[in-house]
Amino acid sequence: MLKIYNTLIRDKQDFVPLTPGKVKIYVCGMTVYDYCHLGHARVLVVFDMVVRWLRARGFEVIYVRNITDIDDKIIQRALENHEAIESLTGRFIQAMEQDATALGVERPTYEPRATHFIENMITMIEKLIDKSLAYAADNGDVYYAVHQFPGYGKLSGKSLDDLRAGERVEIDANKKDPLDFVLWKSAKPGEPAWDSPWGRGRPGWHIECSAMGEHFLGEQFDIHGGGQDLQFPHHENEIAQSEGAHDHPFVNYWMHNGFVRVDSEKMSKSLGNFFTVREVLKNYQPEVIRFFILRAHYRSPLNYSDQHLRDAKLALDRLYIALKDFEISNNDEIDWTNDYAQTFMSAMNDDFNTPEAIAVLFELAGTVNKTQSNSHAALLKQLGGILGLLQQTPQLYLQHNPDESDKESISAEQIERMVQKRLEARKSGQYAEADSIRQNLMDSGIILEDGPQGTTWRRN
RNA sequence: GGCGGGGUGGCAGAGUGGUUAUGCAGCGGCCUGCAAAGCCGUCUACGCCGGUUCGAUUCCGACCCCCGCCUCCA
Repeated sequence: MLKIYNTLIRDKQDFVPLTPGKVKIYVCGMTVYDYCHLGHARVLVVFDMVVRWLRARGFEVIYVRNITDIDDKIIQRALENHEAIESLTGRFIQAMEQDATALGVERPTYEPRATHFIENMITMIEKLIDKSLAYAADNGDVYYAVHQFPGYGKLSGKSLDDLRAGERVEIDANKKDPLDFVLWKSAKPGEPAWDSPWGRGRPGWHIECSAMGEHFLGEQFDIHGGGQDLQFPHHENEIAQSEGAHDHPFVNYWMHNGFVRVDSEKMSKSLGNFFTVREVLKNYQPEVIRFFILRAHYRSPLNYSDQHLRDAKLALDRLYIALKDFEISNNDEIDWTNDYAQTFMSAMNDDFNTPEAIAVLFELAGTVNKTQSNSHAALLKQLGGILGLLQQTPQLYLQHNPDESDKESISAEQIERMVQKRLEARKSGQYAEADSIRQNLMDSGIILEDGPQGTTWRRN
């Protein structure tokens, strides 16, 4: 039985879908005005893993991950760049797709863009106004009247009183209550705008997820995910909007992944301590990043440093080295009665405990190294595949050069030549010469291994 | 200030009321021309103080420290 930690009740719960055999899941995606950093990568990879596991368990999954392509930051960035908004968002949507693909993230079933669902949002806002849960202010903004919704704060564990006691609530003369949040923003001259019953304007951030979630998954669905920082106010506000509009529960299981940290601080745009995916990809291949992310539990903080990534790389090397000498066909079914497979499954069923699942992979690798058993090697690759790992040809992985453009790096052809040269030296017993060649290669980050089948090499 | 999550061996990172997590790094050995990889063996743990218990890293309480949300943020 799959158990999921539900933020709503702050505990693990048996997962029971609304419709047997089917899962509807919505995840808050990116706001596209800049490149994805490792924090974004974590959301992409974590929920890709979740969906892969649900499918491996036999569920038919509909996975929606939205794209926020209109908001204040986008408008501002476009202005700074002297670039049209569509051009800016188009560029970064493409960049995001590239990063996601590199990280082995499968395409969601739907990837709706906010600007394509303005009508749905307007309809929903009208409904909220009809029900007195929202009101239009004199300036053309529409606000959600937070005190009209009894459950407000249930996801984040906050009460309206607590929130009011906080010192950082903005004061806005147009709001009846400082905690009311905007559903529709009137446009200033020059800003992108759509027609609405309240004049030209654009949607507030939160309404897009309520509207698009309903459009693709219905008024109620199984799982809603996102980064921990979205718990409040974003997801709290989604609940207020959707449950306010529909008068019944919105989402059954709320999942939030932990932050990526740098020096014990949250990696974020505002702190400026972020590393973009493409930046890190210059030094490590994408699977290393994916492995690094999955090696920690999704709810735990994940500390980023070059050393940690290096550590992850060496660990992943071990798995690929175990698979190196095997020909494995991809089409066999996993034998779930196998002890390793069973342990792997219980780990994954326990709120997606990937660190424990990965530990099983290492135990399997040990067995493969000891026994040279083809069936264990195949199982290792299959179980790795469920996590989106170990699907490359071992040799390609081990010899892969992350940054081809780096002039310092040595090409495969050059390496092969050196290996041949060393082989001849060894044949004639010139070990000092052979060792010197090997040392030179080592200095270029190439490790040589003499085996019964000849000499192989890999990148350190 | 309010609410919430944590403190595990050199590092990363799971987990458990009593039995090896796992990986990297270290040390000894086997293998190797020498290495590398692999294999065998091995050393560093559960923030602090009390309590419950036959027994606690694991449960309870206090304390110290870290982090997050309360404003845009994955």
